[in-house]
Amino acid sequence: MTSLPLSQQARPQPPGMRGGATYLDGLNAEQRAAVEAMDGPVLVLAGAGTGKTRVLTTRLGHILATGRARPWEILSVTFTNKAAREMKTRVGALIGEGVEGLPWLGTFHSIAAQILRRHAELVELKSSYTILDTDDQIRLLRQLIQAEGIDEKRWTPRFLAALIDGWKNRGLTPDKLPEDAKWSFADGLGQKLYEAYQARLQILNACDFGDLLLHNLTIFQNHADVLAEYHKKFRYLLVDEYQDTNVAQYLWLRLLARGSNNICCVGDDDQSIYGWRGAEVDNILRFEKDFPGATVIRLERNYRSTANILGAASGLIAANKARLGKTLWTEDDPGEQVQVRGIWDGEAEARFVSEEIENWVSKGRAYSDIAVLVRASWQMRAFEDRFLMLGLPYKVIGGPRFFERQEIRDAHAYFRVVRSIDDDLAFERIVNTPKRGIGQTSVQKLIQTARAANVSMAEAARMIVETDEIRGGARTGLKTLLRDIDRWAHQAETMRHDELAEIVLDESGYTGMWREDKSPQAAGRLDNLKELVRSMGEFDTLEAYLEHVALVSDLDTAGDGEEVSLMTLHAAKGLEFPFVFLPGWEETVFPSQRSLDEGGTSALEEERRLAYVGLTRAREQAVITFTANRMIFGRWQSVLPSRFIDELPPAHVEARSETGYYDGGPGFEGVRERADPFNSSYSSPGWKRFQDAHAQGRKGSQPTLEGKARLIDSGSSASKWKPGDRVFHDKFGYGTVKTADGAKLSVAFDKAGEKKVVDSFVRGEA
DNA sequence: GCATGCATGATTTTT
DNA sequence: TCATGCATGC
Repeated sequence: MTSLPLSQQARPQPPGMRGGATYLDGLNAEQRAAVEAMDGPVLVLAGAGTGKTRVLTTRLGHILATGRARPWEILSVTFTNKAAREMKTRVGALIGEGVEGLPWLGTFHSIAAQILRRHAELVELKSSYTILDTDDQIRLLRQLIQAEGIDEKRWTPRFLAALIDGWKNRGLTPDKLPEDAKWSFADGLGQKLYEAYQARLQILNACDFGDLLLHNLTIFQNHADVLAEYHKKFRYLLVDEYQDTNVAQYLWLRLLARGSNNICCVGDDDQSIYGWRGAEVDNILRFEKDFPGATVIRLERNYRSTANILGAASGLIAANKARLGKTLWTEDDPGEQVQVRGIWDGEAEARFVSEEIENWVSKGRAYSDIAVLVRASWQMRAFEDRFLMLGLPYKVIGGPRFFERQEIRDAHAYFRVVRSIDDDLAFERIVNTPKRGIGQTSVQKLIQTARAANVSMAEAARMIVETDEIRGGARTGLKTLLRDIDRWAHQAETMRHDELAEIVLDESGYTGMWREDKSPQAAGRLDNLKELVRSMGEFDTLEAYLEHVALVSDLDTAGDGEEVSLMTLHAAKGLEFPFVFLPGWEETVFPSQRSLDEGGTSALEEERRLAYVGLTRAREQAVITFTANRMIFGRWQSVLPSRFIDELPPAHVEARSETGYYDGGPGFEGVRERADPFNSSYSSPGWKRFQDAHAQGRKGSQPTLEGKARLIDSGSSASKWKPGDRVFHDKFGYGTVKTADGAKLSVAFDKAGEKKVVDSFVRGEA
């Protein structure tokens, strides 16, 4: 660790600042060092809740206030629009004036898009290029795969999209693909398809998200003069969430930083949770090598959570090997221990959480103080069901996004076609929506004709409607559509874009289609379309609007109202709540099956970081729950408590069973052997205690010892039950045993149907 | 060309 | 469970 240069020497005060830099007051020594380390590369390792955003914004303000750079000479990049917005607001408050003058504060993608617009011709694009969404991307790839005669089911467009995305994230243009990468799709056709895809994008004057950065790289690498221009321009670089950068973003930063060498990256390796999206934790781990002479500053004083929460989180993350290592500390009260609860199943878990919520609220706390953080969105359902039933106010954060909804994309496609009739992807999307009698075969014909004549689909359609190649309804439908588009395009020259939007949606029959739709979602879709037209009015031009929606996904703001927040752990990064529920801490759920199957230790460590992120969201109290049974993909499964529960340091944890029996013990200690509960002796202390308590707590005469013994003995294939036995199960009721394999029973329940259950959860009928 | 019914497979998502 | 995509039959 490098020393902390606590520069205390007097510096020239900028004009207009009264009585010194008051904005530095209240920063601790490390924070202040991070703000004042001005020259050369700086890495700020900011643990959860250590005032990262404050440091970032103060530093920005400091650079401006000391006159080291003017607003347009600072490049500040974030990952989310939300983070960019927050920085703008906070810097504005700090320097006491509007921040309109910070043109280079934004997300990686929006800044890369700006740069690309200025130099598009250097990568054979026009500056009016469009940004494709994933939907367009996949449809384009599907066409290319079909053209190659590849089996679409074996090699899906989605898979290819993910591959190409991954290559782009690593800064790989088609010509730079390594040998093995070429073979990762359709027996060596990967590279060819990637090339074909890029060629198509160029013809369409479009690029995808990955291209925004990749094209920037190409421009910088091939045009030293352009890069030099940006070197001259950017005197300071600020990077937020550096642990989430991918290789392309890292290369981009490195190229830009070569000018001033004043790059300051802020991040936390322990909060790197986007590896599956191409983020390289390695970037932050390697910072000192990449930027020689770097100052590294650790922010370890936490201002958010109680000592118990911090202790639990720190103990957990200590199990990771690939980390720089920080020790968070606080002067706060120890507070309550982290609660760990074992619960029967997912429904009971939702019930428990809702009861606890009502409990806190009845003690005068607000719903908005509370968050429920899940690993995967399917887990939200149980909570939503429960909350709806109770009328408990809640809000899902992050869910399905406004701009990704079908009706919004369809509407956008109409606007794009009106703006430019040669936008094939948009044209294909709306050509038969609503239904105009133009089916698959007609669309295929259009594509083929277009390809053969080397014209756009709309152009091909114009040719074809004059011939007999398309008959009847399809022909008139197509004719009408072409005529309509021409008319709208004409109107666009004189009309406000939001006004025209309404006309287009109406005259095309698109709104009519949803009005006649009887499905329960139709009304909501119409509302969304209305909202869409309204939000378009906030932009001066259609172009400005489309650029905005391509790069911004969150129309809704995080809930400030009187509601419980429900979201995934990923969506929770950067947020904090007094009370946090962390349900579903079970093997195969969290850590997820996928991470267990595929990614090896690095994927597991990422899951652990996710757990760490979850815990460190809590200010006062964290409650972790796990169940014994969970419905996954519509099937009941017995599940084991997550290994992360065993990794929590006992001193900071209070563990209790569902039925309220205190186990009184020091929590769930010890390293557990990985085991299958059905086929081997499984002996997690935590699991056993849960079992014991559960057996005791249950009504009926099931002896505790027996339940315990059977669990431990379940390696033998002997079972208490045999086919034909009648049993009772707390959840499923009465049933008849079909098969018995060790502790694993298959039971045909009278009401619930055939289920697989562990024998310790059933008892005799009598 | 389109509606319907069945098989299939999935989980995190900053832009 | 649920959304998607296929084959089938009109």
